[in-house]
Amino acid sequence: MSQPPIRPSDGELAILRVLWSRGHSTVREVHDELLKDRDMGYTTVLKLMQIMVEKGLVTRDESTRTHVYQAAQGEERTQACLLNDLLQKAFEGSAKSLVVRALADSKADDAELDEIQAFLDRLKKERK
Amino acid sequence: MSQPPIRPSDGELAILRVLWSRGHSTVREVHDELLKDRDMGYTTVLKLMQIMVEKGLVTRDESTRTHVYQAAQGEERTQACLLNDLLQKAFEGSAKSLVVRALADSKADDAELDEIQAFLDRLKKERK
DNA sequence: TGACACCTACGAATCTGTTCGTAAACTTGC
DNA sequence: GCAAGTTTACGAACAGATTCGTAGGTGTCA
Repeated sequence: MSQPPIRPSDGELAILRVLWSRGHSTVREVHDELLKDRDMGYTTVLKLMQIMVEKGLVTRDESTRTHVYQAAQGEERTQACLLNDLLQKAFEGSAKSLVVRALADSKADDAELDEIQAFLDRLKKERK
Repeated sequence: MSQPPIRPSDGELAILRVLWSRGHSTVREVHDELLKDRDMGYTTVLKLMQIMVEKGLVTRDESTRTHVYQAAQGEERTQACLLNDLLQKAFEGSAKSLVVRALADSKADDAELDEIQAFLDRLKKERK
């Protein structure tokens, strides 16, 4: 009985990225990580993470004095959610045009293009 | 000297979609179109479009009493902007993983997959 | 024990996006 | 010319996201 995935805001996404890459983390650890990119107060991050608990975006272990947070949804699920949102709102639901646009503007190198090609082949084979 | 493209909000994007598909339009025309999807007041749309003029998202011809609006940026440019934003914020800048995720979750049919494949081929040929 | 550092909770301010009511200006048809 | 309808402008309310200050509790260590 999982809720429909929630679309995180930009700030929430920044925190999720840290949690995905680090795994369980304290507010301080997340804050230190975010500081590398932009300046923001410790309590700002704390507040955001508290809100994210309420929303169900992260879970929190309160068994120790310093709470430990974890992302509630996997990265892929969240990516899929955001991607689908953009797909509906800006590409009329056409995955093809989204992909073509992404490829056209991308700096993907030849190796990456090959990987995409291989993935496409696999996908088509499965469909058979 | 074009400004860096502006990322439209969801409401603004809905209006832009109408302008892209209809071309020059009045507030009433946009409003009528949006009504097909969801209920919203006429002045709500008007206000949004006025704000969009200030932001430079649309241009306005005031030579007639009933102003005529037009999208300031092409659809593709806006799509690219939104896509790039998502790419940075949720895919660590990896176009490959974005594309793979989009394909994996998509309902693209075989014909569309073929088109994507063809596009990939063309892209690789150009790179040579 | 007392000073200091760290942690959480909470409230408030701010900003942006969205919504709509109201008023004033203009157009049209009678 | 006047009433009815249309359009624009503007202000206000509201919601969500973001930011941070402050207060109070807890741990540390000299």
